[in-house]
Amino acid sequence: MRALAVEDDPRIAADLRAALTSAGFRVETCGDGEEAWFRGDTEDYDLVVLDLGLPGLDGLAVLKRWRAAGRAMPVLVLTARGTWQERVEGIEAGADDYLPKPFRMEELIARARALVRRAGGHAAALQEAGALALDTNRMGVAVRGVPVQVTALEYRLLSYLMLHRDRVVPSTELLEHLYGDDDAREANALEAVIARLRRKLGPGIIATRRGFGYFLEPA
Amino acid sequence: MRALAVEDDPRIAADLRAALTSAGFRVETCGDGEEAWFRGDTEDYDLVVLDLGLPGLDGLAVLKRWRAAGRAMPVLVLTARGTWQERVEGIEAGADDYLPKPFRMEELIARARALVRRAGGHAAALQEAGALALDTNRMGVAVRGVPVQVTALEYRLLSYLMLHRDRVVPSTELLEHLYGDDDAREANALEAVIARLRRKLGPGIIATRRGFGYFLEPA
DNA sequence: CGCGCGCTGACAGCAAGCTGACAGGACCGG
DNA sequence: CCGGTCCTGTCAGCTTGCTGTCAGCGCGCG
Repeated sequence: MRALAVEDDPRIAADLRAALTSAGFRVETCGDGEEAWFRGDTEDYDLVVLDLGLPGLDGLAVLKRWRAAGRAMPVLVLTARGTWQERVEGIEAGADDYLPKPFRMEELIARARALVRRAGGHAAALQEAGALALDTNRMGVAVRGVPVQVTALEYRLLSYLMLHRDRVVPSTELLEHLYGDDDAREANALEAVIARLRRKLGPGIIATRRGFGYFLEPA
Repeated sequence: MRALAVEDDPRIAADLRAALTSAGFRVETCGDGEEAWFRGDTEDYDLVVLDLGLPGLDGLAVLKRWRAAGRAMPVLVLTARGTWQERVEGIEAGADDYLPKPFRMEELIARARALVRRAGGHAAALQEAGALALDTNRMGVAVRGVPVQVTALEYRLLSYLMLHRDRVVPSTELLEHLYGDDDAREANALEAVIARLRRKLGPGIIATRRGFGYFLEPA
């Protein structure tokens, strides 16, 4: 599964890359309209995530050119503010789905999967690390095959740790991801969530590196 | 697999061609009612996608003439603003399925596939998930074999959940599908529909995942 | 040993979702 | 036209259970 993420904001681009990668895609990113058009026209992707606000060539123009040239890969369009006109424009230009910012990565992944499935492919829905497994379609969690019920916040935390399972995630980064820096919470809120999760999941899943942060116990 | 797309708006026609092509159809397009009638009557198609707003002969008239002449290929009807009345007219004229504009290509493809499969006799017109069954021919609903009467809106909701029965569908996505964001509704409207449906269907059919969305209870 | 970071259980506030009531509007039959 | 019926969005109140805060404790580390 090959995906192209077209997004000029480097932070969002990094998030897209990470999320799509964890969903099983081989991801390429690009921040410029001209380059996006060229690559979409010359390469075969199973999915394109396309931001409309682009330097160089506008996203809609890129999409129209692809469709005019007969390129039919599934395209998921992102746009800053989901006005009605933009949406209609997007659909008429040939978008297969459409997501207004700001959005949750979980929703983007869900829709991306649906698109790819419709197009005929099958992407693995399970992400695993050690004894833990996340089902990104059902937003479900299982430990050693046994399903565990977790809340939305808990799921987002696990999903972020899963995304970065190869490193220790600093607590500040987790706080920022869960709440955003505008909405400041006490550091203890995070610890409370971790504690509740550990009680549900049992030992040997979430590990602490004192003074740094948390990570998922590898196999 | 041969498909005929009857659509006078050249942009949408191009999109239809692209989407259907990518779904594996050999596509022919035509933008005029008279010509559509002639081709549908003299050629053999596995699928026809028919827009109702046409120059020349009206789409509904074309469909009626085909059926009167005994042509039985699957026909998927598109129409600009999906009032319930139009839908009934379309079905009485012999349409096999019906899609209001604007729509997602993803959904059109899914429905087109379902139609073709059905015509081939391989898949039943019945879609099932757990105790729930949808009869896509009669727009009927049954729980554990017992028929239940639902309204048009309720049926669309169920049918969308059925289409995506393998994942949790975010509330935002459901709202979009039911209303489109040109016509903004309170989030509570969705909850009201869900509540009414649950009362009709009984427990154990529609499940909530708090903070994410809804899904059909699997078997 | 003492400090400080992290953990935990209790608890209260609050937000998401549910429900019943109501009203506007579409449709239908007279 | 007019009255009845059905559909459906809105509103208000309610329930549920999620989640941030707090206080106190354990434990590793210096």
